[in-house]
Amino acid sequence: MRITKEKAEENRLALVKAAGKLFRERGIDGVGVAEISKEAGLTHGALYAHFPSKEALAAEAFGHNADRAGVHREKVMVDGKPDFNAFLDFYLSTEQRDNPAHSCAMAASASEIGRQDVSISARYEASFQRMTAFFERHIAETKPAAEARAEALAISAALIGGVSAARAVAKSNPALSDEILRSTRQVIAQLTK
Amino acid sequence: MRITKEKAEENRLALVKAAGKLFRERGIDGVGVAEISKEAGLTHGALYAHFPSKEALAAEAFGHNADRAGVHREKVMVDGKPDFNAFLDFYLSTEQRDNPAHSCAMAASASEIGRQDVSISARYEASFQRMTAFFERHIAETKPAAEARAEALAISAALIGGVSAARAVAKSNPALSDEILRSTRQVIAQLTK
DNA sequence: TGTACATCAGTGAACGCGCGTTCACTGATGTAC
DNA sequence: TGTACATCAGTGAACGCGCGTTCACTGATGTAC
Repeated sequence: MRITKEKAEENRLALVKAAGKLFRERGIDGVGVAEISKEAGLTHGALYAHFPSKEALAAEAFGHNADRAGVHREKVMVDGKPDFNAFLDFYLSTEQRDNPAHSCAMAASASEIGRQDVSISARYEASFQRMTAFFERHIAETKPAAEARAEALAISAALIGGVSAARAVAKSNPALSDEILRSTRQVIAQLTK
Repeated sequence: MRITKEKAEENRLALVKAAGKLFRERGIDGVGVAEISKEAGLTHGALYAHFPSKEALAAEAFGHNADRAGVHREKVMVDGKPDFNAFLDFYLSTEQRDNPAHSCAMAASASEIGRQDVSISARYEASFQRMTAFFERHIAETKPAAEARAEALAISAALIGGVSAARAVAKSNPALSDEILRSTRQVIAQLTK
């Protein structure tokens, strides 16, 4: 039952999106190709018509994340441009912490990427570079370039660590989890003021 | 072939250590009970004489990490007491980044813990609290308590994020990976000076 | 201290299960005439 | 535009494999007398 090229392309995108969502939610090792295909409304056989392996799909999924990395920043635009402080508030919010499926892939998969193939590492890096560049541009408005660069990198790492740590302790100590988000936000504000 | 109580206790500890090492290296989902048992010099059947499940062993392994969390800080003692700056240098070193098996479990497993049972979350929290308390004591020597607390929490999160992010991009961009470690270290120094 | 036996840490085969991947097949689409 | 056929996205059964867990069994240890 062959289908139109357009529909096939839609299905391919559905697989990439389903993979991204499920990987963020439960990790790359935590989700099987059967479930990804089902989430995309297909069977697992169809997945192999589009991708040679689960790993190739994972690379594509993280690439898709990188491409739409700006989405989060655009969600919090002020006066028609992405706002630095509003973005930090959003990134370190309890909403983002509690919704891994719809959150930033860099925080959701932080500790797993280092064990994956370089093709996945490269997609992660692209996301990271993009977020860091956004911070760097903002900070460079008021500080020397070298300092802006270092702070931007440290803030990117701090956001990833803040969300990861807040999630890690959320089940056993919700108050501490909230405190981690708040303190990280506060210290970044202090640093960049 | 029953063995002495002492030997059985040794074997139990060997299982906990092997599990901790392999989990840090490849993630909880990435290692099987057969390999953990083999690393401990036993068969998988023996594992179930000591633990009811892989999950229970994982909780014990993270608890063991929490118990010896001070080890890293004691490695870098100055004048008979753990040194704040030397510890930061060590934590954000390329050596720690490149040796997950012997590194801090909080960084190695950051993004996976949120998906695990509360029993594992609780052990992670214990490690986190201990590290944060160490920072808090140091900072409280020169700053108000509330500020010391917030900075200590943010630094803990920043270290976890710094190491995780540095590992994530290490394969595709080693120079960026080094820069993340250096910038994180530098910004923390600036913050606490 | 010596003997008889219960205990139980450890072994290794076996369990059902879900994994990633392959493949023969289907049938509407896309194309050549 | 209409017909004939090749293409190929998608289906679903089947593959070997490794997973976590169970269990009958072993035999030296630990204990009761």
